[in-house]
Amino acid sequence: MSKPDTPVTKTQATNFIRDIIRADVEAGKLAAEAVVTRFPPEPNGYLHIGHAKSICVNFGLAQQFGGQCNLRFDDTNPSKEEQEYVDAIMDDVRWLGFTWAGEVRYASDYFDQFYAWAQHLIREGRAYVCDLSAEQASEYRGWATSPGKPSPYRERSAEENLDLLERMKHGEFDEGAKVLRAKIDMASPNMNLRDPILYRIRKQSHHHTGDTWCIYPSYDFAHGQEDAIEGVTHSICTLEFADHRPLYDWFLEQLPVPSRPRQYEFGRLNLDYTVTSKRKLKRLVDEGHVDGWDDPRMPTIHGMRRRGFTARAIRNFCDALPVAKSDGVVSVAQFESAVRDDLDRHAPRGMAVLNPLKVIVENFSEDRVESLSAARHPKEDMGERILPFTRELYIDTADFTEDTTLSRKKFKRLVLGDYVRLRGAYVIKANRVEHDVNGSPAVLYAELVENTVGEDPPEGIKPRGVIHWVSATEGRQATIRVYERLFITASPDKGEGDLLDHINPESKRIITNAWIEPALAEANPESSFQFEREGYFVADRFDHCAESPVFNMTIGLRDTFSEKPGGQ
RNA sequence: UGGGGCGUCGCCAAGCGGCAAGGCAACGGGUUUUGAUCCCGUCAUUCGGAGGUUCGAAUCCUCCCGCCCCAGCCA
Repeated sequence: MSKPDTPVTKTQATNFIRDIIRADVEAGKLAAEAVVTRFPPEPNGYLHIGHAKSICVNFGLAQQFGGQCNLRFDDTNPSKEEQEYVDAIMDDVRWLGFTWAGEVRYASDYFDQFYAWAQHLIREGRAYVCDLSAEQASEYRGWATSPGKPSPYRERSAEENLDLLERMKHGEFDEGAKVLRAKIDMASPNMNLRDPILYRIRKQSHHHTGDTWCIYPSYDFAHGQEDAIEGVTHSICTLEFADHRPLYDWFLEQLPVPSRPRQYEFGRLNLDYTVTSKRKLKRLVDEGHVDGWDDPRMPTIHGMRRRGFTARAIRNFCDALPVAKSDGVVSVAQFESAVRDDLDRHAPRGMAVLNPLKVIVENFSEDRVESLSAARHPKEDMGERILPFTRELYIDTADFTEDTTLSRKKFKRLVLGDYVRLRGAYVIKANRVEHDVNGSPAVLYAELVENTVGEDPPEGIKPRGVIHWVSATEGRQATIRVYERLFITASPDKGEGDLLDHINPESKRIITNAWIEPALAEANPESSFQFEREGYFVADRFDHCAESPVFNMTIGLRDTFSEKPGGQ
């Protein structure tokens, strides 16, 4: 994997966790190389942009201190988890450019240890098997403002508890019939401490352990211990787990764990116009509102990849965001800015005509093909590509108008009787236009000005502007998928009404009669280009091939013109 | 009306008692064979509110207001 470029941030984003680790190192609590973090996804869906931030924080911190970061699947709930997600998540982390320490870990690899620790708690009088139903337990738990009351099973003997737990493990009881709970404090103002559940019965096959278990540990009874087993020093999670920290610490204090990790919470990343909830994303997929988890409109890492958002752009974006304790909503414009910034520098240029209008250059002979050469990038040294120029060309319909009243400043494109430069080629003049049955321009007849390739036109000829073009005979027809934001509302999650009410009905448009210059057809799948004057596009990683080119629009060029009054 | 977290420019945010960084967006202007990029400039007399301490407060104290999270045998 190539080394990530240095972030573009001028000042390093603040990160209070980094400061804490640095202080720990300086205080001699641990060596910098001993810093261990982990990224602990539950394999119950595909990773999204919010996870990307967490990945960058965890792997980034480990990198900065020369420590290590583990990838660990928090697979404690077989009813929601699948191997498909495990595979996709590993793929995503690798694609983002990170390498986890050693083998992939699974919480389920530690199930034997967790079971032994549960027995330990029972022996210490710190846990008991409870027969209350879920509804009853909820009642007993009390309300936020009123204390709960003890379960009638709270004082069972250690022997009985041990026996019951063993029988739960052997599948003697139905799902929901019994749970193992910690004996903490039913009056705690922190609901998480009102005798939380340690084990519940789930007679389901697990993607990693098969049918070995029919009881599964809860998140709370697993997470801190997983960290301790792996020697994680700084366990970083999102804000909603702050209330769980006392419980996290409680288990680590009660159990003979091999190390003492500390939990720190930061605000998760939210983007406007974007939904980041596995449940909602899954719904979009399951109900067919998008074409799968890797639909380019999805904020999943798989989707962003297919869209052409580069791993480097995603990393730069995440690294530029502060790690703080507030959870705000970042504007997608900021993300898009990071994408354009990266693609502008790294994407070779090419020309593609999305809405073709035929142009016949009357003073260029029919059978002639002039091989022009054009730089692949205006600033970076990426070499040149061959650009064939012929008598018949395509330009974009938007680059020609029959309205002759527009000033040169307002319309820097082609107008009858005036000149325009064809990018990387000649200056041409439009002479006349033929219309189709609807009265729309069908064919434009033009003439080129000799000796204007790489040269200024003679005195007196002032092109209105520069437009892009493709040879009609040497160019290739291509399919281009144009995407816009999936949601029209800034906060589609929020407020009343259904998520679907906020879907943009025009978020996907497929253009099948686009024309691209020949060099673009040869693009490798998943390579990005700037189609000049249009935007950034990526050759689809699955559907593109030289014989049948398919590009996905990543994002348009920044446009400071068309939105303005008087613009078009 | 319990507990936890947070409130500084439209958005994300620095700041930790000495007189409001930066990024995104926006708006002017310059360069340009991409109306892109790049470059230059403008953009909070004010820090949720009200009191108080101090020569001096966004930073300390008090009270108030607002937003988010917690009552899954989800993570």
